[in-house]
Amino acid sequence: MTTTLAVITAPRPGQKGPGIADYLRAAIRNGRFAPGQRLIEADLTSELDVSRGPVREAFRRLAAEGLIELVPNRGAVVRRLSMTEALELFEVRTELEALAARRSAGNMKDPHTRARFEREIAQIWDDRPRLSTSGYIAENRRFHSAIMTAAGNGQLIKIDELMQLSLIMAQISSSLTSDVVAASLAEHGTIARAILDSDADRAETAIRDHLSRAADFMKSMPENVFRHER
Amino acid sequence: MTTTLAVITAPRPGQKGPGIADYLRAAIRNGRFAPGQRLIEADLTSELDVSRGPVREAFRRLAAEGLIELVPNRGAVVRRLSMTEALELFEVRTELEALAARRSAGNMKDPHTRARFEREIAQIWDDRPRLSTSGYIAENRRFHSAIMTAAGNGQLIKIDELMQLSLIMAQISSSLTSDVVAASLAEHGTIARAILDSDADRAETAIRDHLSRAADFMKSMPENVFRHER
DNA sequence: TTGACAATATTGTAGGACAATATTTTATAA
DNA sequence: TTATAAAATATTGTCCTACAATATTGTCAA
Repeated sequence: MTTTLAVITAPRPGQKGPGIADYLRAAIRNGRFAPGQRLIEADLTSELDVSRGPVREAFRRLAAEGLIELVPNRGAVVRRLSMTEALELFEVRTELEALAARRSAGNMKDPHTRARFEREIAQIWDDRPRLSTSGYIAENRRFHSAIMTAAGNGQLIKIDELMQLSLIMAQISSSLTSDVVAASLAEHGTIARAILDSDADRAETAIRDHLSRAADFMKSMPENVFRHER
Repeated sequence: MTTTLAVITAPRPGQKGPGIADYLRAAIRNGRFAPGQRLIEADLTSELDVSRGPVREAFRRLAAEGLIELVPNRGAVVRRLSMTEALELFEVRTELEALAARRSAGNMKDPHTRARFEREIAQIWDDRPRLSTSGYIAENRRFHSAIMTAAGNGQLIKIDELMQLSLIMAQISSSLTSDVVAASLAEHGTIARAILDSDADRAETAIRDHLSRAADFMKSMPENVFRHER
């Protein structure tokens, strides 16, 4: 299980900040840096062999994305969502995804958009149970982002990336059971079929149901998964 | 008309980045830095009497907010939206504002929320014509942000701040006519009344109409207001 | 005027330094 | 022993200088 993550090794001149941000993003996503963990500048400068400047820049970037928090004189901490925050994000995300589903369904008459969408979601038709939780998480992200892309609204894509789906998934991943995953995958199928049928109303309803069920699941989770409400 | 903006003068120890970011934000909003203008690190270090570090940090912050763009080896440029980008942002914003209007209407039964909302929008009941375009822009921002606040979803507020309403307004401000402003203010009244009546459906319809009209107005504007589509 | 080249300007990064603040450890008193 | 206070240490926020990489501007010849 040698996760070849340390391969940043592409120090093309100029612009190390984004590379470091990518590295940290991936590390947070795959759990190497857990929610709540503190990120020490000095450790990262030696680990990545860069100076403090680029590291701090990467911090700013990730903080703006909401992936980490910057506490004055305490530096960067991997963000940990409270239940309230997670539910609020879900509420907002529901509207954005509903919009995306509607628009995607409307765009399925364009052959290019349709072909790309079909290609990007192809794997959801695989009926076999998923091997790992992380595999499902990655597939889930790809599915939702395929809908965003098919919607054809560039700003929507950018804003959706700020919705911290990755953080939520990282926090709840340990509680995912195979039946929950299976149910979610089935719902993906329903959504995809509605979009491919160019049925905007059905697509919107399906994705709202999907997110509503996901929110219910989250509410049922043990409290210690989330940050304590202040 | 001495806009006393250069008053940053609160160099409390630690955390200059935010202060500089605030300064630049305000300067962009009020037009001192125009869309497309380049921001030179050296100029700002001498103007604000700080070193390059904090200035660069402020740049990262604003870039993440979408207010400026960072071009490798060319630094920071005040972002200029294309018509497509502006319309896409409007489409997304419409969904977020619709959600906010619904939730706000539902929250009007809570006396505290209601009182605060009434206080924050009080000035829209003033029937006299507005003195200046910038006054209307500020009032418009306050109105929309009051709805966001009353919705009671913290994440929604944060995401709405990334919607670049300020950039759009800065770009179209020169084309605003007094009748357009008057019409917009009348629509604000309709929205506010629906919310205060706790009528979620009416509030949502009213705000969708409002934004739809604003989008139409934008489409009718001269092309040179926007960045050329790539 | 145009193109190639040199000069200049600007950014990206490194590394050292130091004050301000947080955190941890140690010493002291109850 | 436990709790509190003080000292020691760690970490961040900022400044400074320096230099390479890249971009922009200016100059000169064809």
